[in-house]
Amino acid sequence: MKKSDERLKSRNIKPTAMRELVLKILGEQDVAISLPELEQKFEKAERTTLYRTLKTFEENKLIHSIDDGTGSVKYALCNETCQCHPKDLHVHFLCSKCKQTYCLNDIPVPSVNLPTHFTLENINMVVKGICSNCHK
Amino acid sequence: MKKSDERLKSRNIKPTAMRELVLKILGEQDVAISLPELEQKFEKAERTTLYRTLKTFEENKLIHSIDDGTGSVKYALCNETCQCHPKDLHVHFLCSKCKQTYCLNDIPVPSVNLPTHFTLENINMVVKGICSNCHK
DNA sequence: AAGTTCATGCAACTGAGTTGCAAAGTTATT
DNA sequence: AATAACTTTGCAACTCAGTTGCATGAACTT
Repeated sequence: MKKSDERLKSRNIKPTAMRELVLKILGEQDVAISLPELEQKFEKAERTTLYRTLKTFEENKLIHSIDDGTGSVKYALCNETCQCHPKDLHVHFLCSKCKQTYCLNDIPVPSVNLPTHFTLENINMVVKGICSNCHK
Repeated sequence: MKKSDERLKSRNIKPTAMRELVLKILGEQDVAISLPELEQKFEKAERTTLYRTLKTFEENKLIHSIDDGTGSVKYALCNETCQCHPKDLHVHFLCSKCKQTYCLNDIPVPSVNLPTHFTLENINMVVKGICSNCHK
């Protein structure tokens, strides 16, 4: 059995050709990718299928989404043990020059003390600036 | 001269009737408001004008925008001294029940140590959960 | 008063995301 | 192996936020 198959099955996702392909592409990215960008990686793109594939992946915590404020939500692979709990979350970085969105996997989202009777489910933290690549 | 006039002028925004009205509405909100929501506060709404008004306000740091991931960007008044620098920023809270977006003005966005050669311009931090109102 | 600049209103468009439905594929049942 | 039940895929159509061009109108300049 393929490794990608196992990865899908471990998240309770039925491994279809499409899904394996999308997983493969996601694995090749070093930055987060949007649905429109993913679409462009296919010759004959089927927006809906890709859309639903991403939804399925996200629901099953194989990937996480980042709203970086660019108008299209980005997606990136979770690590194998990720449960998408607040403690699993990392900071994302959007370069205002190259518009790439990086997962800063080594930088956990800092905890915040919410006002009384506010409870925490999730945190989306996007830092905007210039990435190391664009400083060269 | 009206107080709202002064507030606009202090930000180098020419005070028109429209702008004063929008400023007034923004001042009445205790949560951040989106363009579509703002539109609904008018009988005869002119989307474009409101859109450009918000743009102008934001460019001149009278208001700040929050992308809370709901699909429509929210806006809220800055305080008088705000320069929208990273140190001026506060955390925002999106209630997943009532969908209201709160400015947690008392909670500054925590600082993060970026990787080498990454520089900071801005931070968007949105905490999602249940607000005190929805816990009642 | 004429000219310039800026704000407003209208129409039209873009692009991301989403849904319904039918066809194709997969899995389970007998 | 044949049927039924379910899931995934593909297509078309649509929604909705955001945006732009252009013409009109208001305010300000000289």
